Amino acid sequence: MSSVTPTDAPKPRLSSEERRAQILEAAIAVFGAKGYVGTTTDDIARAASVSQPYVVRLFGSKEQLFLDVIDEALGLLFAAFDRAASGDPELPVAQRMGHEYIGLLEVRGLHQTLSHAFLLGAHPVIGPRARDGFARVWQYLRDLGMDAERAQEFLAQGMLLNTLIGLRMADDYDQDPRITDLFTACFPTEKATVLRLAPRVAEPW
Amino acid sequence: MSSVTPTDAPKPRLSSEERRAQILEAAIAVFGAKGYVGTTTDDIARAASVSQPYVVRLFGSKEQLFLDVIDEALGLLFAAFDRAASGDPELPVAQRMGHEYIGLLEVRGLHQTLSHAFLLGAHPVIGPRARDGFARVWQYLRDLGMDAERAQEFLAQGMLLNTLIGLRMADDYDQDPRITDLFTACFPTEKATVLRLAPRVAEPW
DNA sequence: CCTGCTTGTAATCGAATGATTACTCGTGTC
DNA sequence: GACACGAGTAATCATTCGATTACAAGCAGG
Repeated sequence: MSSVTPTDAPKPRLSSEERRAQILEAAIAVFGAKGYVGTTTDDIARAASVSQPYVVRLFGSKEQLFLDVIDEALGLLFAAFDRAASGDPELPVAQRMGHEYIGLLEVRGLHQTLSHAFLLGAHPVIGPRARDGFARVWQYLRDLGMDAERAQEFLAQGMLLNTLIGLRMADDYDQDPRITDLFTACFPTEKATVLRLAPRVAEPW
Repeated sequence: MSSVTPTDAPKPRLSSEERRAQILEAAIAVFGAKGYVGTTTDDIARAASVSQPYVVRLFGSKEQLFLDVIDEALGLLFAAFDRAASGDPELPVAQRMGHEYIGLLEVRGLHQTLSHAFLLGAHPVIGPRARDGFARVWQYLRDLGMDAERAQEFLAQGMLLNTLIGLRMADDYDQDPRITDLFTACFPTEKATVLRLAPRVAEPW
């Protein structure tokens, strides 16, 4: 036998940039599942396979990490919107944007992390950042040429999707006829995609 | 002088039922502002002018208190929906329900508390209750005779209102032209009501 | 009046958590 | 091959928080 321990982690050293990216991805997932206050820096550290002090040292504080997480999530959101904006001109722009927004479910925890940020308006540091982030989303839609009514409708649909994801509604999809009805109404064309991408199983945190 | 201390609180004794109601009201406000994990039982105790151990004893645990808070909030929500259902038959039902839902802003923290609950889907105890609560709202709308598309649209608008309230967007209403535009689009008829009732000033918690 | 029940609090405890300190280890460079 | 620097961690600390315990105070009934 080559080693006593069955999995002798080789522990590759990474650049701090690579580690930051790893931790940000893990943090979006964990913050999304447990919220800002409910997530510990150790939760994130274990999800990213580093030590807890290292998370704090790389980002300065848990609060700063959350601010960086918001920036990262918004960056991914605007990137998706950019893809939609330059998509098939035959389809209505709102439909393309909705499709890309649902595709962002591949980024585990993104919608929930944004929802958590949007609920922290009373927080002295996070609140102003969250408000500005939401206002930037609004401005993006308007600059794209959407009229106010269409932009408002698009945001409302997005917030409903966020709610259903945050509720983990997909967990009970085929066990509760009310939820089946609800999903059919909310996702007439993309239901299969949502059910496939929605976080379902309990996280190991 | 009648007393050395300027405000000698008479400290009236109340029945446990009255105290429970007081604490539930305070808890909706504080949970709404700071979330489930971010709120301490002492926050709620001080907001209700009782001691922290008494809050725990009356409700058993913080988790049980939050479950009772969800029940209370949903009870107020369904009561408002009932009022709307038996309102002026000349107006469309969705409009009456929306009006009542905005009127619930008088209950400080209600929308935000429900939003927080709806984001705790991954919580082993709160998650199932939150899912059931949302499904009951859906069923209520459907039983009222709303078709699936209308019910979905109503929920989406409600979730957007919740988000704007949670963000404390009204704080920046007249300081940010993007937010002015956003509010005008979201509340074509009820903007003044929302701005008047939305929680604005920083809570003393 | 006293006795038993309910309302309510002060004191305190143990566990959890964000942050700090003091290290170790590996790697490229002169 | 020393050495300086960046990656990474173990140990630990001070605080905070939910919960428990023990106790005080009001009030109704006999």
